[in-house]
Amino acid sequence: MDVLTPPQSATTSKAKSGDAKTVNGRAGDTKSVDGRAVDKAPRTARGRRTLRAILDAAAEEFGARGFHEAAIARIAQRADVAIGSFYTYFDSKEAVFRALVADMSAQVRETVAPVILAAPDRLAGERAGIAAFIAFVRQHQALYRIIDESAFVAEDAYRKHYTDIAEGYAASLTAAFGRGELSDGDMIVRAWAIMGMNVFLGLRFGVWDQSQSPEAVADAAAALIGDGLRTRL
Amino acid sequence: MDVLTPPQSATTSKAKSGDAKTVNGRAGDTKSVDGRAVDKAPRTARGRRTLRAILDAAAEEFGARGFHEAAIARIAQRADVAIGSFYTYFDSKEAVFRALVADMSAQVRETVAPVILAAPDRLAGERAGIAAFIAFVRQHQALYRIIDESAFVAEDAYRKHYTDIAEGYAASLTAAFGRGELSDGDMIVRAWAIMGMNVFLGLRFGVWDQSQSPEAVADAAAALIGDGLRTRL
DNA sequence: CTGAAACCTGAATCAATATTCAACTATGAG
DNA sequence: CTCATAGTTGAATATTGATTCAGGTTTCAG
Repeated sequence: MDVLTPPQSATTSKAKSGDAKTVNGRAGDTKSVDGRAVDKAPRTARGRRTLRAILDAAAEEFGARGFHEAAIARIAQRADVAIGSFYTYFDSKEAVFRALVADMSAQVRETVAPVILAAPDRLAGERAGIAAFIAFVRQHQALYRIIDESAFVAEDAYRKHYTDIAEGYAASLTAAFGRGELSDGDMIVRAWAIMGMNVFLGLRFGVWDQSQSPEAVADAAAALIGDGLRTRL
Repeated sequence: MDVLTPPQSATTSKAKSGDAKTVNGRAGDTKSVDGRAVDKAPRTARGRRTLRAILDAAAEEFGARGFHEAAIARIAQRADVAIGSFYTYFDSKEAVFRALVADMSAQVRETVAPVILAAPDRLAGERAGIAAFIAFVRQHQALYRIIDESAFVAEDAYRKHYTDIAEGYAASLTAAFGRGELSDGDMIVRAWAIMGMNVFLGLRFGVWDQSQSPEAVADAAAALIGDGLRTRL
């Protein structure tokens, strides 16, 4: 599982002069980026390898047992490192979780967005996007669950995830409207509505039941989005 | 908050003859209905009063802090009873939670379904239903959160909640199709799609931001469901 | 090569809380 | 009234698991 590529990070060691206890020559807590404490970034090849192992292990553990049932000790074990090593890279259990959410969030967008853009028009893109999303969810069951649980563990991260997507979506719809592909209407509401559709179809036909092809589901959904349910004479 | 009216229950005392330890003259664990152990049902007016208090307190506590942060001791405190009394009515923390989920689930359906049915046609019903749902969520923020969290605490209850709704929805759509109101298509996919729309619009415009009127949101959403996004010549 | 910075280790600490239980009080049918 | 049943109480138990820390070991720039 290729999760969260550790950034090479430029040793930004600007510790808070105040009560920041110096540990191991490293400054204590500083700001964090996407849940990972900046000054806990690995500095050597070995460190990057370990961080990666911990991240992958955490994704497995959280995906399989959920945030609260997951145990740091088990994450460390899966990663083949000592518990202490975990805390070399993350300040807390919540911190890894946030890192994972941010990563997943980016992965989803990076997977679906290009598919939509590649289509000849927005409506065709919609169909392709839904199919791609369902396929993605099937491939990342455990990880996708992490985003959902973030609603309870890291609400802000959860909101950001969906708000970011919705904004991109609304912008894209507005552009399509400009090209005359779509009718006029509240693009924000439409964006959230379509996003909700996708999520639930992903849950139902990606996670709970994989018997139908993503394309078949996408066809039905895209037809709904394109033309609605009303009988056309 | 009027949550979960305790059923008068006809003292169904059919304890498992086996290892069932008799506590207080009551049989031990028997089957449970919607998360509440049957033979823990209150038998006197005082008991019913206490159960109600615990249920309301639990709804508050779970709603405010989420399942894992919630503490039985705090629920008991809110309800003004001893911890032991909690266990007189519920077998475990998860049991109350399940009871609450089942109750919420029923409440949502009982609130929205009639609104949809009362409309002159399915599409008008859709609009009214969305507005009703958003209004409901606004009125029951904390409780609605409980259903969402059940995905991680009581998956089966969560699945049942949405599956039940989707089935009713699909049946209703099929009936409308029979009346010539809707075009043909996969009613299951449509049901899940529309349900997802509702949930996300409820989250965005019911929980996160209440600045728009439910009706305005419902209008935009119903238009999408009825006629889609495609430009009509 | 060399030593300071990075990393690694895992037992011990510490806090939180779900659940049990034995003793006690209130209720209400007869 | 009366007493069997229902309901109440909260300290004590037991488990669980996040986080700390005092030393070791490894890496790699110079």
